[in-house]
Amino acid sequence: MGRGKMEIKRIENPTQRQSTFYKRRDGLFKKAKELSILCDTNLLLVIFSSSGKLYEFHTPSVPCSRELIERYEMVTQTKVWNHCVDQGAEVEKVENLCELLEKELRFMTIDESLDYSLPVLEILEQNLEVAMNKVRMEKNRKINGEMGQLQNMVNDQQQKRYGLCEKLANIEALREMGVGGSTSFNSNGLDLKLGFN
Amino acid sequence: MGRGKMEIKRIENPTQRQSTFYKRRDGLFKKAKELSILCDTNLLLVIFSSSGKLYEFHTPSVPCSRELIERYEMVTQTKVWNHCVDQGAEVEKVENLCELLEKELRFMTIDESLDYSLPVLEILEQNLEVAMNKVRMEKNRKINGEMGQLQNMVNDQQQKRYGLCEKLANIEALREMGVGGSTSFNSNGLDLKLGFN
DNA sequence: AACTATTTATAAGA
DNA sequence: TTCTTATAAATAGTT
Repeated sequence: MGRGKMEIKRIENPTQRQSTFYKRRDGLFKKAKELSILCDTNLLLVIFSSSGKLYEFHTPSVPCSRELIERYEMVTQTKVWNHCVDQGAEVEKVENLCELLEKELRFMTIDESLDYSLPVLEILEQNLEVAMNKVRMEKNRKINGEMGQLQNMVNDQQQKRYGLCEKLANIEALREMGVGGSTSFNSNGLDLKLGFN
Repeated sequence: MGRGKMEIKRIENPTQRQSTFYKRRDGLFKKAKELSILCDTNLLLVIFSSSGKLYEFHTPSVPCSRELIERYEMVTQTKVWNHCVDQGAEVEKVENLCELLEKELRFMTIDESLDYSLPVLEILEQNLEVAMNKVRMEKNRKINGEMGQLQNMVNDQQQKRYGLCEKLANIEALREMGVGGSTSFNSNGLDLKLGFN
């Protein structure tokens, strides 16, 4: 739409790019709002402008993106903004895995409408514990690996700009908390205890 | 755009609403993609359809919405999307159920041949913990129930023949170990602690 | 799912 | 930036 046909590829001229950004951003928000109203649909649209501003639209029942993203960053210690790691492929891998795992997983969760016998529950519990251990071992491996990487980066001159010191400290704290190096069952940093209420 | 001018308010006719939803959803995604390419911009678009499906577009450097949202839900214990079933179609219900189940099950085990990122592992870990809590709660319920029954039987004259005293003692011991009665999250008898190695 | 008459978005120009 | 306007693109109503 416009005076000429437009090829969809990165606009190299910065002035034109900026101008197009404004127009199309506004158009996108308008259409998002219309869709949500016309079709009674919940949606969330977040645009990260290249100048660092965040524009967003979200329907009332969806938490605003800032909330989602801040939570995400806090818990994962991953900066959505600076840190540009492509996890898309990885998530896709996990997705593909899903099919194969489904069978195995059927025996790992509780269906609230069913009644389980004690022996079955004990089996479920043990299965979960094994799975949990695997996950925690993997997490531990990952934390140690990531710490090594960060250590290297700390030696780099860009450390302050990316706030890596803080990130490293956090991860180190996590590790201090007990994600140690043991690999034996049920003792790889996790102390599971049944306590009294 | 179209044969007639359209007032922007909820379309009451479900058929028309659905049709419009498809068309505008596709249009919105197309425009989102175009903006991200033309203006070299990061963005995230998530649409929650009324039938409970989630459609999304995100540029590579933005974490996918599922990750953000699941993390948010996990941490805040708030469901972003409470599946509002508007059409009574039985088939759709079952479909949604399957999808939910799949979603729940997707992140629960480790495939040794894959490499997971820390955020993904955290999600796995938390999912397992939730599942574990369910199992333990159920086990607890069962133990208490069974104990009640046994208690009655102990008052019965057949107690000795069936060795119930011993069985009761065992179950009571299990219960003493801390499978208490609280129903609040993460404190239903389970005390998770990270310890030092 | 397709088709088009129209409306709407927007590229280029001011 | 912001407005105007010629034109491309999206889509409402229809089949």
